[in-house]
Amino acid sequence: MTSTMIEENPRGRLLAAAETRFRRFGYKRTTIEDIATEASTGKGSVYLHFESKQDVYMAVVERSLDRFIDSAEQVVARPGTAPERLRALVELTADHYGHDELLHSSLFGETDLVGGDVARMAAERQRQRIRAVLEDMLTVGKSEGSVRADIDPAPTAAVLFEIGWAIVRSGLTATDTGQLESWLDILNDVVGLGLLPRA
Amino acid sequence: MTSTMIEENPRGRLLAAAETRFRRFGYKRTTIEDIATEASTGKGSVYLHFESKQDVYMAVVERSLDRFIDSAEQVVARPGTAPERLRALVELTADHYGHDELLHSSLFGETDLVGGDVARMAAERQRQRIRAVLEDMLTVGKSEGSVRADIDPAPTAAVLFEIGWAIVRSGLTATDTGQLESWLDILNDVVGLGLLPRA
DNA sequence: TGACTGACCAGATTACTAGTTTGGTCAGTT
DNA sequence: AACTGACCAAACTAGTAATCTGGTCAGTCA
Repeated sequence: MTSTMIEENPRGRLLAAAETRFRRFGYKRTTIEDIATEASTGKGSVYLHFESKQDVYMAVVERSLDRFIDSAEQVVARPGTAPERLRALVELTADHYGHDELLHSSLFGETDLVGGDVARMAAERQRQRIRAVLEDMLTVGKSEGSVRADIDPAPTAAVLFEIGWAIVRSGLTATDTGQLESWLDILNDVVGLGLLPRA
Repeated sequence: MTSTMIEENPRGRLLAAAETRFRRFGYKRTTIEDIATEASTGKGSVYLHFESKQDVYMAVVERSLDRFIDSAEQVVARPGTAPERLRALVELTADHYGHDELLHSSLFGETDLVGGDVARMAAERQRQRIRAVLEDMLTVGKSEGSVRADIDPAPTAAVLFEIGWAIVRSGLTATDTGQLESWLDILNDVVGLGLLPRA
């Protein structure tokens, strides 16, 4: 785990400290002094490495996101058709966001933990990076022949992101535990094969 | 327009009055006394026809929703394939919600205008009814042969609702005016034909 | 008699204020 | 030169007094 790994460079120490505080108390209830203390340093030193509190937060999110995108890329690189990969990606996303309160709360905009503006910025960043993974997936799929040649990767990735995100959100908020799985089946089916009967 | 039509029965008068106030000032800033005054009646009379303020609001939403569902059903009844109908429905929804602040704000949960609980209830109702239209569309499509026979209408309608709603939301919040149209093209294409190349 | 009303009330909301906290700076220390 | 923590204005919080409002109901009309 990153939090237990001893960070040598000051910036890394601060980031780790910030991450544990943000995770425990959220953005609003964590002060710069908290972070400094957690990192066993002085408050002013934080500003040697970061512009502002927002900047610290965004850096923490980025790091968390890096880890997620890593696993996402691995999942997407596994063999299978594009819909299967999409499904795996959505599943991973749901799992990850279900467990990672930091990403989750900024993406859901829980204003209690994260202020509106900061949450929006963080969410936008996440959106960008996940979209990039999707676009890559479509491009690779086309070259492999598992995605229709006339699909335009960039905008289709945007649409797939919104679709996938809607499913994740429903899955995470639903009381019914099995919903996510069955909806993923349907998503897989509909997005994979379409609604129309095969000619 | 309904608001200018002279309502004869007291309940109708109250509903019309409530609607104009809710539209102008939102749920929170409209008082029962406002509504009574607007309907040229006494405050207590409101409670002869409605249980509570929430009840009034839900009735207004229901009426507004009735009008929307009417046009939705017409749109869906027009000739075309299931994806085309889905597209038309999503387009209609975006248009309607773009113009109807009442439905819009409760579905978007703008806590400034509508309290959290009430908005959630109203949103749930809307979800139910739109889902019913979608389910019907799929069932009809199956019997017509324009939808794959192995599609299960109920859960598929649920998923399509989430998907469509995600696209509407993006379309309504996006700064780019043309986005909705191009995304609908993609939705039409992907949901209609699927991502996989035809065998 | 029964449809209707508005004075009334408890609980919620607001407006205001005084006191506290906190992001960010910078003169001074190590 | 790297670092620190006292310091400050601006933002936030807690407390409270005053106001408002959903809902009731005893009484008034028609």
